[in-house]
Amino acid sequence: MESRYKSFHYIEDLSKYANSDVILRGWVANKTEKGKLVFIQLRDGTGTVQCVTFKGNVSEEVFANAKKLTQESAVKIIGSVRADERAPSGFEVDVKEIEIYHISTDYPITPKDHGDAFLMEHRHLWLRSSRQHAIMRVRASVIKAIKDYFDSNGFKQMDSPMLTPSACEGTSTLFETKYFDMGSAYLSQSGQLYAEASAMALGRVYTFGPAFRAELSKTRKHLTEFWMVEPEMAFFDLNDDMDLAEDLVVYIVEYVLKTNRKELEILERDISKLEAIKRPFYRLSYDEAVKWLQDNKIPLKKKVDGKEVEILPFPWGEDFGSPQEEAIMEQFDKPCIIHRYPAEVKAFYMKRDPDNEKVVLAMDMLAPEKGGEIIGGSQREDNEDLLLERIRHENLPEEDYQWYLDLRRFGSVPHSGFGMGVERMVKWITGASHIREVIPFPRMIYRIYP
RNA sequence: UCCUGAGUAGCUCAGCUGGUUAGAGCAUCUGACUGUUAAUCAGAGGGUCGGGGGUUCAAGUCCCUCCUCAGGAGCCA
Repeated sequence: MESRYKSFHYIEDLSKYANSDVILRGWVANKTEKGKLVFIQLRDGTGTVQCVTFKGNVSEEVFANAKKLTQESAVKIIGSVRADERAPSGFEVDVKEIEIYHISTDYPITPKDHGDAFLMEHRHLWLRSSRQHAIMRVRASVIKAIKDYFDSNGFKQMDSPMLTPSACEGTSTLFETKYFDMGSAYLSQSGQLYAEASAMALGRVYTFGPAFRAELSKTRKHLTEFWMVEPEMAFFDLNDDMDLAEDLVVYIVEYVLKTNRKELEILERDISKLEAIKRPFYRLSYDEAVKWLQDNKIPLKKKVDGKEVEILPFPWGEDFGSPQEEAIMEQFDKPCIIHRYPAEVKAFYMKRDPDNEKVVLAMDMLAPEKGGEIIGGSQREDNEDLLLERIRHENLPEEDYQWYLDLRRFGSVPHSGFGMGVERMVKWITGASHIREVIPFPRMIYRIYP
């Protein structure tokens, strides 16, 4: 026997049911009355459609029920689908029966303007509004595109642990938790080191999971809990790594363009900007980028003894901050990869450039339109002695890294990988102004509710 | 953590140099309308002006302090 749910009707499929009856289940997004007419904007998670109740067509009880409906009341509506030029979706439903699941009272989010703080307090309800709904559908597409791309290109998903005995990179601050009688455990800030071990077992792998950073970041592009995909590939050098990063980004953007036209329209996204995202992307070495900053008189802002000072020309060896990255990206309509950063500002596991000992084989991909850093990656140090030297230099607990050093003791090979922030990617593609809008329940420095 | 800014009705805000009973739009409730889609029209209810302390004949308004929130910086995906 066929499962009952398989016969359910959904608003996104309404064009298939023109001139026939459907049973819709959903919530009242809005309602207006005009005498003998009641217009119900019905939302079922797949879309929204206007259901028209005309007093002359239904029983008095059904009409009374229609009038009783409030914003976000839950209903089952039986009606016939009719093409209508006046409807934004092209179709309307003429109501025949209404069954009320629940009448909602005093729904806090009205169709008018609200402030960010208020909406964040009601995030669990805010997700129902059309803009948030559209963003979440794009997010789901981005995640699906990521997995599709890797799964169909020889990669195996191989997830890394969330609970770890120590810091992966040693730099960022970590969330600490008790771990039975074994002291402290930490929530992972990156799955990369474990992904390297996985890559030595399966060749090309990717981890997909949450990452946790206890940094006191308070900006529109930071979360304390975010999702990250991290591919790691044996025998890939930095160039292979950058090529893969470009191919992945192009695939994701194309997939969203193909799948989410309606959502991008609701978000008023300039689609031509996304259609321009084709290979090759721009690439600049750190040296070239520094020269550009110097030529264009972009200073380094730095705090010296508590005072902020501007340093011109931009000194070689300093990491780029948002002002530098934004200045560089203003000239580009496609992402730009900056590679070969000074070793001092980058993580211990990155491989030195054999052509220049001062830099490491690292790369960051910056997105245009103030999308910021969406990818960070590198070729990994594969020499045991050099890696150990770096671990000691950073004062990392050597004993915690023995398993990681084993990867350089037993069949060490050149290998590379990168991390892509899912929310950063969704923020750029949707054009959302704040990263908190692109994850269902954002975790930020001053917010853990709802 | 540092810098800057904000807190007045359920929501978004106005409120002058301190001065009578603190206002508007939306939302809610009642009524009218067969084409609304941020409907319109008529009417009604709705306030510890973030908390505490102070100055003053008089404080939403000035001062002190605490709390909450937002934006930016650094760090990073």
